[in-house]
Amino acid sequence: MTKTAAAKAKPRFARVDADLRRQMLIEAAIRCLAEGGIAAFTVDRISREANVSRGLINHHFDGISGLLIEVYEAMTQSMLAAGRETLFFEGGPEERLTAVIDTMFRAPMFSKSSLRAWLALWGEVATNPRLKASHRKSYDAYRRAIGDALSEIAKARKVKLDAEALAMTVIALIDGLWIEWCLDSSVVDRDSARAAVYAVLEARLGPLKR
Amino acid sequence: MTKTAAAKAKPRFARVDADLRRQMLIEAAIRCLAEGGIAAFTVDRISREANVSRGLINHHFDGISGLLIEVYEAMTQSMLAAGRETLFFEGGPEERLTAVIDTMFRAPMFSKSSLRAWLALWGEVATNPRLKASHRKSYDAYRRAIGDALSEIAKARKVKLDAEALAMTVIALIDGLWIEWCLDSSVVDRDSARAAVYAVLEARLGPLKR
DNA sequence: TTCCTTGTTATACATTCGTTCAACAAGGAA
DNA sequence: TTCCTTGTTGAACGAATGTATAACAAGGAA
Repeated sequence: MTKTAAAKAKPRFARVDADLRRQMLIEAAIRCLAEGGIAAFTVDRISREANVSRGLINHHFDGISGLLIEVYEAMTQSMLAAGRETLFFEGGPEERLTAVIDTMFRAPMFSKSSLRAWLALWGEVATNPRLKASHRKSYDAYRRAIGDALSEIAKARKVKLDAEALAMTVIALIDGLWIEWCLDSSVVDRDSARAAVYAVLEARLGPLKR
Repeated sequence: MTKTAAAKAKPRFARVDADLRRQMLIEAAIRCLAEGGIAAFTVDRISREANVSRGLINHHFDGISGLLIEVYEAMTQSMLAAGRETLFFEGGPEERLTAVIDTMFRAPMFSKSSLRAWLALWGEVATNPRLKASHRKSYDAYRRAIGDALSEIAKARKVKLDAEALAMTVIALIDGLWIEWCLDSSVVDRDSARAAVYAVLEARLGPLKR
């Protein structure tokens, strides 16, 4: 088997549609983020993780910082998408609310790799204005979805309630429980975290179907 | 004025006691963390921030990663110290509980710079085993302080309560509110965040002195 | 087959990173 | 004053960073 024969038999690389390749690179970047935090978000590691050459990142993205933006937007998209099937769920506000909450305590959201990646990104959001803008927009949608459901439930049950404030509380609680579990799994697990959220809600709204 | 005369008049640097210098470097590192996240945690930036030469960090610490450890421990120490005067506060469990909570919504804890630094560190805790161990220890103390107070209050009021679970909830909620405020101050402020914590507690325990 | 578009590689480059180390000098001790 | 300890500097080093660019080649179009 000569060198040229081998070269003919097996192409040195496979061409991939640009959009697909971008997606592959974004996914590889998220894996790096989950494994090594923001320190692992480098051209070398990401391109190696994606099994492509270093140069390809700059071909498909606006540099490494451009990739970071797109990674953040991809993650918020997939979070909202995970909730979307539940956000526009057929059924009353109670079903919608519990569906959204349960989504946050189930894979793919509730997983070490995903939450580690989020944790790494939050540290950058505080500093990076573009990430901050993206964060604000997606959290508004998130907060509104929960707030609307809470508002409807409270109205139906004739409970006086600041739905926006409680939505903020629920989201903060979920984020905080994610962190506790991510940094020290010995003090929380999936079920107790989920139960904590429902305990807070039921203390205000009364029993919820779940 | 000759060169030597000037040199005699103004020493090129001032010698500082080792412990004090270490503290100065740690504080400079925290300032960098708050300004630029973990990406700004470099020898160059920190030594410039502290107005010393690059070499000094390796003289006083076990490399840049050693400094990171000590920065984390210094921050947890100062958090616990901020609460300590309230942790061993004279008075009943109710006063102790409200004192600890209020500490978390008052400077120096509740400030953009402090919380940005925490956010940057959390992203590293998930990856770094030594940071993780340090985190676990300090949060145990934190959780126990709140849990004990909650337990005493519940007992006095004859309220059935899982104090440990509620302590976890309170801490997660505080962390989550910190994040929301840090990443988007338009949706929360100090007072509404603090109010959210008390609302959760009072829904279980009844009215609290505050 | 012969093109030609464009996804892909590989190298080179200037910076910046963390660490090491010899030399320096501040400031107290004698 | 004269030591001497040790906090401090500054340069040097290799490794790693992100970017730019020329050469390559895969795979469809003609």
